[in-house]
Amino acid sequence: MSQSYPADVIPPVEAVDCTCSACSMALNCLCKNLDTGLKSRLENEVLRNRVVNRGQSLFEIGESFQRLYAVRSGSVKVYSLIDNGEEQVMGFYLPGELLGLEAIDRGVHECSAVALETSSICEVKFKKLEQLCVAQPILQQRLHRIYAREIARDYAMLQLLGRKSAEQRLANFLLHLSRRFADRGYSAEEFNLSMSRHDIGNYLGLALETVSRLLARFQDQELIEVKRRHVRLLKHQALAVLAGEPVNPVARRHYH
Amino acid sequence: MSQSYPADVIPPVEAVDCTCSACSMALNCLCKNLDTGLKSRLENEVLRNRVVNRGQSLFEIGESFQRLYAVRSGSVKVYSLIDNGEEQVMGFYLPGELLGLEAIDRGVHECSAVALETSSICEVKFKKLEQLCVAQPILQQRLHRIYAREIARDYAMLQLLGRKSAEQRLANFLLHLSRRFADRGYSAEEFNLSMSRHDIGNYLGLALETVSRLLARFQDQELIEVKRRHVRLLKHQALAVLAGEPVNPVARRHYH
DNA sequence: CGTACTATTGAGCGCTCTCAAAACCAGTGG
DNA sequence: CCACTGGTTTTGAGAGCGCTCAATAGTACG
Repeated sequence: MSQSYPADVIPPVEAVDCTCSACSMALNCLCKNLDTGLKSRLENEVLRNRVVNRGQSLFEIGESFQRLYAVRSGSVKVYSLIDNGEEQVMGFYLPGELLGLEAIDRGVHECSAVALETSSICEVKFKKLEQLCVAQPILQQRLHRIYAREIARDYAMLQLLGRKSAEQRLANFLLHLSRRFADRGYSAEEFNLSMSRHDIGNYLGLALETVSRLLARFQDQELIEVKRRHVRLLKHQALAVLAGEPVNPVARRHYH
Repeated sequence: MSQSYPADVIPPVEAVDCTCSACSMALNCLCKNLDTGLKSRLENEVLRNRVVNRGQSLFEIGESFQRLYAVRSGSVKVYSLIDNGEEQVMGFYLPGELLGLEAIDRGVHECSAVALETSSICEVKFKKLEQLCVAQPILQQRLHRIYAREIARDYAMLQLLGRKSAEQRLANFLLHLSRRFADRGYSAEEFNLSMSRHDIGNYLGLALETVSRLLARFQDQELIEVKRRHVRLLKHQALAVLAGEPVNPVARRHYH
């Protein structure tokens, strides 16, 4: 599984300093820039580290909600089961992203989460985190921000599923992945998909064959190069056009 | 606009006591069961009441984020603009529901909100609410719950758009509306749609003609009666089957 | 080299969209 | 009272996107 593809060049998880001080995952990292007292309380009482292999689950549907999970390396698939029993992929999570929020409302996980590759996961005890938040406005603000981001993410996804064609969805998916990799210091042009065509299709509301065909078409149009799970984006702009995004980097929609 | 249809039998807004103490909208109401000191601070410093007419907006895309909005009576449509400039309906809000959460992440409204009929709205100053939360764990918990509900709502919607047929979507929509009306003390069988076919279609990712055709089909099948905006649900169970919900009220999926 | 899994490619069909016209409804003004 | 207008909804016809079914190909692994 671990070939020497670009996005895979991460230090082996055993070698990583697992305290939060060493966590570089910017915005989502709760501990960043906290005073040392608070930081060490967080690290000791709230956080815990864990390595999971491909296919192992972090939590399962129906499990009682205890923790949130932050991906430190690797990637995770979150899915729910719909009425007839089949999977519905709700999202893929990359390093620095937080999952498990869906369980807060009812106190029970509505989704399952499995590692798509060997991954390092930071677990956050939610109850304790909430307790700490009471006395720590800064922490509380960060938690708010995490909620808010998740809501914003969901809104974007609703637009995608509600109104866009298969082509737009896939172009969007690739660009979004690319940006997330770039934000994390990986290449924005070249990366590996840790998820199958089936998972991608499921996530985007498409048949896996449609995903495969569209990737082939994008390649014919010389927008990307794709071989199995390895992808290289050749023309971001053109993809953005396909995705239905505003392209002109100057005339971006401006709020206030 | 204000005909004497079942769901319209609400007291005229002027007559309503506008303090939060009088707000009966259960879960979402931040003030419920607070000690009187805190309650009056909330009511005086944080909350404000307002009546809007059909077509008036509560906030617009690009406006800086100051407040959350709770519907007290009437209904509100929330929509964003997609790249080409057309509307994308993100949701319809009934009494007791809270909107504006989408703006928290960036501090700017990503959506616009307009009243679908004359409505009474409770405005919540977000900054002040956050400040009060710092000292008030109970308030903070409620705010968390509000976030969590929104996320859960979005997840359900993602499933709907990603995986379900037009028929399933519309059946789901009707049942969901019905349940929300019922929760608010209105009839679960008979109600008025305050939104157009166009809005419904937009919201569900369908063409307005498809919505119209399906409503006609449901009526042919004697599942509902529909005349313009007035709807009566005749067979909840059968609709639930169409919606793809687990039907057997005993064998409901059980978590823990 | 065989097995299992994943991905590609092809053919045909059906759901839902688009385009178009007609019907319906509420409001306005003669 | 009726005609006119603008908006919404219904209904019809046809086309196309994306699905399903099915066969083939590629890859990993024992």
